[in-house]
Amino acid sequence: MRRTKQEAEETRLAIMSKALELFSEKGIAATSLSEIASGAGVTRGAIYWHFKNKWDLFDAIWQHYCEPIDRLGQASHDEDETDPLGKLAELLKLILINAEQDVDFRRMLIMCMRETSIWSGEVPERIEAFIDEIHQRRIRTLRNAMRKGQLPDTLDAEAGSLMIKVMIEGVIVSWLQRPQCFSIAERADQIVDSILVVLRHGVRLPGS
Amino acid sequence: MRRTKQEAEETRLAIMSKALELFSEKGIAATSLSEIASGAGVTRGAIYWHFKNKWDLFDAIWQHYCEPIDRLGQASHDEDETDPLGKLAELLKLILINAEQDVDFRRMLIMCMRETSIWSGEVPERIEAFIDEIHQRRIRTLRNAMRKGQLPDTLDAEAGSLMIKVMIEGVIVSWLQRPQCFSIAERADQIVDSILVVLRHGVRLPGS
DNA sequence: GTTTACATACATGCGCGTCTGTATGTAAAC
DNA sequence: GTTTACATACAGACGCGCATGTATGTAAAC
Repeated sequence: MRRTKQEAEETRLAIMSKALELFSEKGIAATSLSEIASGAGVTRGAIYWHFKNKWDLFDAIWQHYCEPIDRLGQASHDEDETDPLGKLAELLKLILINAEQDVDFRRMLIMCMRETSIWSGEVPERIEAFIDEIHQRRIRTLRNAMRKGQLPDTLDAEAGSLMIKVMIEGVIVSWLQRPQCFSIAERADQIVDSILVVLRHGVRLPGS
Repeated sequence: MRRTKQEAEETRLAIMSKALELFSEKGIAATSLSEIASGAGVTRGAIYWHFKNKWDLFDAIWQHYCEPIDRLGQASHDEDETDPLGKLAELLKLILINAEQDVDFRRMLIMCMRETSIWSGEVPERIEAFIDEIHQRRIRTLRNAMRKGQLPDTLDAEAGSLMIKVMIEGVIVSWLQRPQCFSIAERADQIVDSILVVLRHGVRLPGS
């Protein structure tokens, strides 16, 4: 039966929220629409009313939850930025803090890490494009920082970007395995300082 | 129709070999018996003739392919071993070389890494027990090496064992991503030397 | 009265385990 | 050596549960 427009929108958001939760816990492929529906307190019919199929649901989640994450990364790779390294450090701290304290942010992060793992199958295009865009932004930031003398010329920007990714993800994975043992948010400063130390020593890719 | 005993055994081995190949490529859960069967040139009926179910097939694979791997690790953790660190180094080199050059060994390794990844679901008991057994052996070896003055007392054996695992797996994953860019087997000496350097500096777990 | 926002029913495909049928190996009887 | 009886090693079909997408029913909003 028909609901109010507000109720319908609440249903839509509940579906997306539960889907994101389950996608991050089990992966997109291994999550069934039935469990999303029952978790959101509706039936599969409601999902199909609001979304064309599972991938349309994923797209909607992406649009809804990704924009704040995207916005986080805007400032630091601008070429006019006078303190690119400082901005990058702020960004990395914010990512770490949000990873621990913002549930939706964390779930998006985990879903992306899961879907891009070496052991996963085909990476959804949107996720792949996003990860690549973020990687390019980091490269630009690192190059900007090198031009401004903040980082040594011996730094390979691509290697540096990968190193940042690996270290941030490594910390988040470690925390996911034992969340009661330490707090990322409390140690965000230290963690980011460690990354900066590594960058200042210059990083190169094996074989380059 | 009936085959000779030899042919039947060949069918059984073909099924196991193809299953191991696909388990390592896609994971156990995501591999269907149909694709194993067609890959081995038989039907699912033949699989059910030889094995009770998918997990019986997995058990048979484990028994068939795991014994040589198990044998690899026997020597180095014996308490009477006079050069535990040397033996450990030999073992690690052998693992790296076999990872590149022995297809079955590599597939078993990849299957285990895949099934024990943080993103995977429930770990098969046999794999979990095996990984834990190997971990305990490394701990015993490291403690033995410390008693013999080969490694510093500041080394936390458990952390050292985990570090070894992470570094070996990291190298293998990197190689899997770009096998034409470098050879693990050729660099086995260097890689193992790097691990020994880290161990000699002493390793502790975060928070300990 | 029409449209909407669902719930429910239906159709289809996939994967698994079970069952049946078939051709052939093998050993024993003749 | 030939024939027979039985067992074996499969191929292929069946039934079931699960998941997805589509069609239809229903009550309430508009």
